[in-house]
Amino acid sequence: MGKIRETFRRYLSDKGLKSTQQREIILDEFLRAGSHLSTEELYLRIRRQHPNIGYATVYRTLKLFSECGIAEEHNFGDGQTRYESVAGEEHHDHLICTGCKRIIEFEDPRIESLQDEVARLHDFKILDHRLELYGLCSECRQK
Amino acid sequence: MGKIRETFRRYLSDKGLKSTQQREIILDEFLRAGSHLSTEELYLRIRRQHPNIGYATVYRTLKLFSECGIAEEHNFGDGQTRYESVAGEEHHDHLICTGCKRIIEFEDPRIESLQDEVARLHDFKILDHRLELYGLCSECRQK
DNA sequence: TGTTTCCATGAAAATGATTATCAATCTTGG
DNA sequence: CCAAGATTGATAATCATTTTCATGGAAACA
Repeated sequence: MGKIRETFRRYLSDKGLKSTQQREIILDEFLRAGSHLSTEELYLRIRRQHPNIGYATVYRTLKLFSECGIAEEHNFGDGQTRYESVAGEEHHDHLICTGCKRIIEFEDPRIESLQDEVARLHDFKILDHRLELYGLCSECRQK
Repeated sequence: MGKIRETFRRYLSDKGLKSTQQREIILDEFLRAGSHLSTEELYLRIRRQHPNIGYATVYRTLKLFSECGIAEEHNFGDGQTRYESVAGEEHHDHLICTGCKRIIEFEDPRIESLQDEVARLHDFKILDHRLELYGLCSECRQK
């Protein structure tokens, strides 16, 4: 956790960017809030205790987290960008229930290495990937 | 190809929707135009010969193709929805070059079945999935 | 063929997510 | 402490998408 803050601070410093109170507050809340958070959700949480922090600032700061590599952006088709922290986690993929919108994370090294193989076959160097499985969880299937 | 048109016609009829000239024209151009086409790209193509067809109509009709199952929607992160026809093709996945924006299609049954296994493990029934590998093609890597 | 119903159209307006603008503030380095 | 310039917050602008609405037209029926 401290490592994330340190990474962010170093990124700012290296890029000649500033470490502001607002950025610290947004990072704190982002790390506390859990995964797959939309910009608006985070903004609403922050506003409770820090009504002076503006929506645009939250927006910009989340994008900065993403550029810095401490967060990943996801678009699961609902028109909202969601962010999650990379804290303590390896890359993972997502199962999304189209019924209840629940998001389940998974990882399968076998899939990862097959992806690498596909890329090699096409002489591609992979920088990023997304694997999202959309379907119905057991509960939604019973309804 | 004629199967696609028939599928679309039957869908319209089953749903009590109308088969209009505009829809036929849009379908023709869509099928002719090739893959991974954005709404605007298709609209510009259609406008050349049919300047009376409006942008909103192209929009709506592409969405209708997607609902009907004769086209698939993709979002590769550039803010534009792209459509491709399902004509004659099995489901496939995408390699996207972040340099030149080239899109390469691939399919790997081994990955598909690992996905099924992951879903089963979480008691999910998959309805749809997306696998997108982002990276650099050999040409962009030389620049 | 004519009539009726109601879906679809086209253009423009509206919507919502995202980005840009700008005066004021603040952080950081010297 | 001061200067430089990044950042802020509120608002305006932008963009993809959707909605609105008067009019047109497809399809079903007689």
